[in-house]
Amino acid sequence: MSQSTNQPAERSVPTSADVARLAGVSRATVSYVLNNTSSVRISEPTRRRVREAAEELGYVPHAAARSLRAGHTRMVLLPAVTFPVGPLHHQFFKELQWALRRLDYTVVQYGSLGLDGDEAVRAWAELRPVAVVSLGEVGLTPSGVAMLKRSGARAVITLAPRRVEGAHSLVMDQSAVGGCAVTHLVQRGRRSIGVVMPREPGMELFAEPRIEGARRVAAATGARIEPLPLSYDVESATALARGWRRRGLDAVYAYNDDYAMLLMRALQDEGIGIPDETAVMGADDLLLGRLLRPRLSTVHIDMVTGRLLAELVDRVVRDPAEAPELRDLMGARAVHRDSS
Amino acid sequence: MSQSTNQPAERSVPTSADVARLAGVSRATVSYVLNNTSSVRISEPTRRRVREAAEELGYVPHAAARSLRAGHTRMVLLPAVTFPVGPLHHQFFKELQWALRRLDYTVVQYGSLGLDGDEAVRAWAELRPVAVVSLGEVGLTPSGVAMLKRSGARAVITLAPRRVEGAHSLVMDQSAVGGCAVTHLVQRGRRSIGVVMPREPGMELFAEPRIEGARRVAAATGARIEPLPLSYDVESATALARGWRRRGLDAVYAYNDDYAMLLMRALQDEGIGIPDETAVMGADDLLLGRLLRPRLSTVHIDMVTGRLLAELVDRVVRDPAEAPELRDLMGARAVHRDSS
DNA sequence: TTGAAAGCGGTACCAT
DNA sequence: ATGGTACCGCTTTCAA
Repeated sequence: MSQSTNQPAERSVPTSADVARLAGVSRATVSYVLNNTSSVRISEPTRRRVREAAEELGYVPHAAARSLRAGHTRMVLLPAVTFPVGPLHHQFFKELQWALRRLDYTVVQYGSLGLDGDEAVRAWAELRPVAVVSLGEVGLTPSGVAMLKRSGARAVITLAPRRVEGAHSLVMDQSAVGGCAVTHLVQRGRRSIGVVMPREPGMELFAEPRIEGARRVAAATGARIEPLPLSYDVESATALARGWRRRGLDAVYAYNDDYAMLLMRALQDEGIGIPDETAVMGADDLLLGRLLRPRLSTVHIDMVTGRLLAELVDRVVRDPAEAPELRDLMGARAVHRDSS
Repeated sequence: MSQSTNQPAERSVPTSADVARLAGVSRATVSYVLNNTSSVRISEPTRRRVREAAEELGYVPHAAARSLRAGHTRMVLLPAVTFPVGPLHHQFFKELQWALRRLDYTVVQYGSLGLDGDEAVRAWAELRPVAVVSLGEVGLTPSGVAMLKRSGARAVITLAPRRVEGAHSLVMDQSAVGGCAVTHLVQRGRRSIGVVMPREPGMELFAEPRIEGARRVAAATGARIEPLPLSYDVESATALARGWRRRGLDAVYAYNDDYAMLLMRALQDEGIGIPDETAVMGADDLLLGRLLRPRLSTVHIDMVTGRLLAELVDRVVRDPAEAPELRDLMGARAVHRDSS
C-alpha cells in the first residue's frame, strides 16, 4: 500500500559501507570499531560516530561475509533429533547449548529429515561448521566424518552408542541401562525376562544397545531374555498382555518408563499380579513412575552435564590433535520401588 | 607428525577453483555444471570431467559464499524451543521441517538460550534467514520484526498466542483449550474450578492463554476460577492436595495431562474422590490419560499439519505483499472420560 | 561451448 | 589514528 510513500528506508540491507559513509569514515574503521579490534587505536569521537551511524541504520553484520573472509566459522552443528526426546536429553541439550554460547559458539540444530547418511552430512558440510556433535540421528560413516573434516570441521563428536572411525566418539553407554535392569531383576530372583522393544522408528538407536546390555548380563547369570516388540499404543499393549501367561515370563524390562507404564496397565487389566506374578521395570526414572501404583522400579541415569561436553568441544576445536580421553557420559543405577 | 608426508590432501578445503583446475576448465564452467544451469549448454564430455573432478576432490560448495553472492539465502530459521515439547508439537515440527526441505529450504533451529529479545533476534538476523517461524520462545517485538525484515527476511511468522506488529501472526489459539475444558466442566455441573498453572519457566507461554480462555468462559457462565501454581514435582502436588478441601473447589483443569496426572495422584492419596468430590481435566490427550484410573478427561487438540504451514511460508517468501488469511491453526474439543 | 572478470560484505595488512 | 585495498568462494553477465 503506502509502503513506497511513507516508510523510511525499509528497502535495502545496510552494509558496513553504508555505516562508513554515514559516519564519514572508511569501511576499515567501521570494522575496527564494531569489533573492538585491540591492535588498532581509534579515537573516541570516531568510535562514537561509527556506533551512532550503525545504530541509526540498524546495521547487522552479515555472518556469511564474515566467515567467508575469516576462512572458518564458530558454528557448532547439532543434528536435530528425530523423535520426542525425554526431559533428560532435553536438559542436557539445553545445558550444552548454553555452555557453547558462553564459549562464543553459534549453536544450530540442523534437521535432516528427508536425507540419509552422507547426503545429510554433505548438507551440514556446506555450512562449514567448526564442530559437529551428533547423537547418532543419522548414520555417520567414516567417509562422512572425513567430508566434514575436509570442509573445516575441527571436531566431530558422536555420542552414539557405536563408535565411528575418525570421529571423537564419546560413548554414551546405553547398554549399561539394560544391564542394570536385568541385574536388578535377577538379584530379585527372576529368571525369564521379557524386554520391550519400541516399534517406533528411530528408537532402535537407544533400544538396541539397551537390550544388548540386557543380553550380556542375562548370559552371564543364566537368565533368559525374550525381546517383545511393542508399539506405543493401547492396542499393541493389550495384545501383548493377552498372550502374556503363555510366554512364561516372570519379569519384564520395558526400555523406558513410558513403555513400562503402558504395558503395566495392560497387564493389570488382564489380572496379572505385579510384582508377584510379573516384575516390571522401566528406565529413565521419569516422574510418572512414582505416580503409578505399584510404584515403578526403574533405572536412573546420571547424565554428564552439558557444560562438560561443551568444554570438550572447545578443547578439540582449539587443538584437534590432542585426543581427549573418552570418558563415559552416563552413569546408570537401578532404583527399586514396588513393581519389582 | 607424518601428516605432510603421507596423508593425501587432508589439508585444505577444495574450492570450485580446485575442481576447475583438475578438470581443466574455468570456474564458471564448474559452476554451470554443478548447478545444472539450464541457460547455458555444456558438452557432455566436459560435464563428466567436471563431475569426476568434484567427486575426486570431495568438493562441497561453500554455502556462505554462495548466499553472499546471491544476495539471499534459502534458510528458514526456527528458534529452538526452551522446554520439553510434547509429542504433538514434535510431530508438527517434524512435518514442518520435512515439508520445508521438500520446498528446497534449509531448516535450522537456532538456540537462543542466554539471549533476550532483540539480542536473540539480532543473532538470527546475522544469518540472513529468508524466513523466521517463531513459536514465541523469545519475545518478538515490532522492532525485532523490523530488524529481521531489514536484513532480508521475507517472512516473519509467529505462532505465538499473542500477535506481533509487522509479523504474519498465525495465531495458535491456546485460549480455546482452556475454554473447552471449563465449558465441559460447567456443563457437568461444576462451578468452582481450579486451574493448575505450571511454575516451570517458559511454560507461561502456553499456560497464560489457556487460563485466559478458562476465565472468559467462566465469566460467561458464572463459574469461579482459581489459579493454582504447581511445580512439576511430587512435593508441590502433595502440598496442594493437602490444602485441597479448604479451597472448596469441585473441579480442576490442569494445563495438560502430565500436570493433571501429577495432581490427580496427590488428590487420590489424600482420599479425595475423583470425579465425585473433584472433577479433574487435563489437556493434549496424551496416551497416559487413558492409562490412568479413573481415565483422564482431557482436551484433544487438532493441530494443522506442518505441510500447510510450510506452504504458507513459501507463499509469503515468494510474495510478502500478499497477506495470507490468518487461519487458526488449532482445533480443540473436550474428551469426556471418567475423571469428570 | 567456454573463459575472463566483476562483485557480494567483511577483515586485515600496509601505507600514510 | 585512519584509509586504501586485496581477498575469501561463488555466480553471472559479457565476450570470444
